[in-house]
Amino acid sequence: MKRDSRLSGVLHILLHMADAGEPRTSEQLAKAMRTNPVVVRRLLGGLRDAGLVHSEKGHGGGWTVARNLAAISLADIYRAIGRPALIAMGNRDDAPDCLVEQAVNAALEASFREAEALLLARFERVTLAALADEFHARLAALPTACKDPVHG
Amino acid sequence: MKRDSRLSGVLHILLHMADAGEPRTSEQLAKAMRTNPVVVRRLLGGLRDAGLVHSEKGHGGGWTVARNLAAISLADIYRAIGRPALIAMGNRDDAPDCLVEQAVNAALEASFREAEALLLARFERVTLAALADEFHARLAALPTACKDPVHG
DNA sequence: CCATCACGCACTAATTAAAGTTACATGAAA
DNA sequence: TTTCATGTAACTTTAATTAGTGCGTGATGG
Repeated sequence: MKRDSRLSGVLHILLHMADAGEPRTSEQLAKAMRTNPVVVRRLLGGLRDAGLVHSEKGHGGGWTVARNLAAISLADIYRAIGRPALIAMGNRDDAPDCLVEQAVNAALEASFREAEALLLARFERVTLAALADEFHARLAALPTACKDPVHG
Repeated sequence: MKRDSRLSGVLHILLHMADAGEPRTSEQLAKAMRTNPVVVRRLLGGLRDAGLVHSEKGHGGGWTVARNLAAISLADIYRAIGRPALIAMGNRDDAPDCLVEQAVNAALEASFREAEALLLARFERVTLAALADEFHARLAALPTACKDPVHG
């Protein structure tokens, strides 16, 4: 099954925005992501509704991060993009009246819910500031000659 | 994204097989699963290669469980069906040369690997025998009047 | 030894989720 | 008032999975 890359994508966008310091347009962000401006708007729309980013129309407009990076956790972002499934497996929903199926599903569900809780707990504790720090550490580790690693 | 139901499905099949005590054909199992015989064969093919089930052609042929139920763990089955992804999220593989993307991916990967390890550890400890017990407990909890809950 | 049964495999069709595209409305700035 | 940028909706394209069909192979039993 295909894995959802929305969380990864939105984090990528957010760090680029934060790094810029001034409003970035959907088009600029799309170029960095090698995707389409409308896709960027769709991704960020949920974050705007959640108050994590701000968008401005017209000349000089674009997207900005609305809070301090340390005040935004991965869990905030996860919720803002609509809490997509974390676990790749689910139950067959055919034959839910079969007791065998019910026993199987109950056993699997318990494990899956536990793993989800673990992930969410970790997401609560990781902030955008921490990700930005990791990025800057990687940048510092680079030879000085080639420090334009941020595309776009 | 769509959730993979192969593990759930194959467990359903295995418990039906175990419950029957004699060889079940793909067609019988498919009827219980409300699916196609070929789907059943595909699901069980990996388990046969792993030695978990046995298949026999011709008259009186069909599928049987090859080991004691207590000697088959969910992890055995998970591996036999090809270790499908447990986590529904992945990395965008565009722009892997971007340090921002790398930092994001590294942070997410760590969490995902931890959740996967948790799930696998649980799968190691759950046997088919345990699932069968849970099924029989559910059966016993039913009013005596309606004890044909196993379809097919 | 031939009819039947059941699995094995390769190929095709159908479904579906995600992404991209286009078009146009809205509002802000120069 | 022209240009720029977001907001949203509708539509198309694309990619991947899954289901299904047909035929080959081997085993059974009359």
